[in-house]
Amino acid sequence: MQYWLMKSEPSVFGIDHLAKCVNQTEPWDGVRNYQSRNMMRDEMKPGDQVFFYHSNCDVPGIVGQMEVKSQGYPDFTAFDPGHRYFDPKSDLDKPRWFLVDVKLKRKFKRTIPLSLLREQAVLKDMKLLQRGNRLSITPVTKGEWAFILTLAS
DNA sequence: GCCAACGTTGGC
DNA sequence: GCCAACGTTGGC
Repeated sequence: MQYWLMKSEPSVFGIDHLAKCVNQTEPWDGVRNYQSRNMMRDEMKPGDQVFFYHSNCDVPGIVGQMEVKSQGYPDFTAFDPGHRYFDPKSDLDKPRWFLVDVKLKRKFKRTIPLSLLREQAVLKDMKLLQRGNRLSITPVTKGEWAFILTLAS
């Protein structure tokens, strides 16, 4: 079992959106970056644990926990010309983009702010915190996961 | 294959 | 809104 962090802009799809989805489960669509795609297509497995991160907002940070509920499969939004995530270069025969289903497990009482994460010496190697990191999906180590949970209570 | 130009991300 | 950092595109 592996640990991950997935970013989303709360004005587009935040943790409260996921909470209202049927069975609190939803396909994580719209990722259009090859490294992140590869992680969803090749590495993420059902049962993997995920931090939900809010980016591009007043207080960027980790807002809850999710669980991966599917293998990677093609991102169907790329096939729909009317969809905002449409990509004419992806087709059914050779899909370019992939996603996984995620289920909300827990919304934290308070956001764990990015600024607080940056203050933690033990998190200095965390992928999220590396200079220039823009990946919307990053792996989290078991130690990082456990430590961050202690910040969530 | 190089690399300039351009687009996007995302914190501040 | 600014801008640093990075990814992608496409001419050559």
